[in-house]
Amino acid sequence: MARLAKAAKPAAGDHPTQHNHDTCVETLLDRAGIAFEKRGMKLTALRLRVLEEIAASHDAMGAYDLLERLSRKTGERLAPISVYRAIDALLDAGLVHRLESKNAFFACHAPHEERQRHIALVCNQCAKVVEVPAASIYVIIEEASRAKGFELRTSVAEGSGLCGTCAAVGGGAPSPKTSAQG
Amino acid sequence: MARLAKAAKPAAGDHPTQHNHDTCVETLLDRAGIAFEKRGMKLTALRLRVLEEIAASHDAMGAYDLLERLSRKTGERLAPISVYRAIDALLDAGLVHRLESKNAFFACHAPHEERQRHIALVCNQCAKVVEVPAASIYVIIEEASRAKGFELRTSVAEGSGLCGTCAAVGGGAPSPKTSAQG
DNA sequence: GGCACGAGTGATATAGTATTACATCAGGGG
DNA sequence: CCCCTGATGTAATACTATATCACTCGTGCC
Repeated sequence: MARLAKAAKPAAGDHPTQHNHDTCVETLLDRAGIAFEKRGMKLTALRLRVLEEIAASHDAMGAYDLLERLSRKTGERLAPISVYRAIDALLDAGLVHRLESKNAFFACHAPHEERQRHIALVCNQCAKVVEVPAASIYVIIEEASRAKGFELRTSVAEGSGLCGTCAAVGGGAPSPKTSAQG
Repeated sequence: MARLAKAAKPAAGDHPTQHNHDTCVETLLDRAGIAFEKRGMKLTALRLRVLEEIAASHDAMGAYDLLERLSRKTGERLAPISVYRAIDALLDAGLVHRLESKNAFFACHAPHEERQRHIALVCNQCAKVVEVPAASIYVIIEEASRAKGFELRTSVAEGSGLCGTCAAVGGGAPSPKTSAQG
């Protein structure tokens, strides 16, 4: 299985494209309040903690990595199930997404309308994720499903490789294979 | 995480669309010989066993499920790592694919040219997979990557839901959520 | 207030997926 | 024959995810 690179750095505000990450976080937290309320769910302390940790970067991270970061912060030890439950709530609320190809999670910093679907591009080196609008991909999947009499419930579209920054440095996996689905 | 349904039936020749599955298997085994040779790899006994087991159906199956099936056949107990190694070789050779959204594997019964890329549609109920040509999806992902200065290595496009047969029977997950990425 | 109810959380255990590390074996080329 | 390489065996472990049951806390109702 493809393995997720653990970010070596402190993981905050170090996204390749220059930006003030505080703004991303603020925006996301604002969205969080609204999203939870709209669904009749509560943005509890635990969920907020987990969201803040994921939102602290643009990195995808595994649930246990997340768990460790949270634990390190407060000293107390959270159970995996607690983290997973919080993540589930955040997924439901559309605040974080799951990266299927890495079994990892990342904050959705690019709020999109209900109909506007994105693909995720994840860097194998630094684990950063960028989302790119690509509604047409989902339309194609839907059409393919219809053509096959398949009742579609969920779709996934992801790419992995090297982000511009990491590619420039020259890192990355040695073998230039070209497809996972081919 | 989405869980893979285990096929309840004997798992051979029971694909919804009527067909003689023996033909699928033969074709795939033929391809296997060629593919391995072309890569200077060997289609060893173990790899063949694993391929045959996966090829026996159109179902996606987990590595441990596969392991169990193989073990049941011969009584001997294979180690997980052995199965994973065989799977890796088969993935390299393009004879099986990995279903990222389920951590499962399925035989590629629809041989496609190098440039012809597919999406996988998997049934949550019976685990059957159909592959549908959808090169345009990969083009879109490639373009998105280029636009972001991202050096793409692998792409994934998958859908899950209910195949025609299972949908007709009325099974399936209760909640009609619509996207994993959006 | 006292009570029932449900959402959320804690604690414990366990299931399911994948890899590391090292030993061994088989075949080909020198 | 010997060595090298690729494949496999063996054992241990890491990583990912869920099942269960108990408990708390807020809410609505009497």
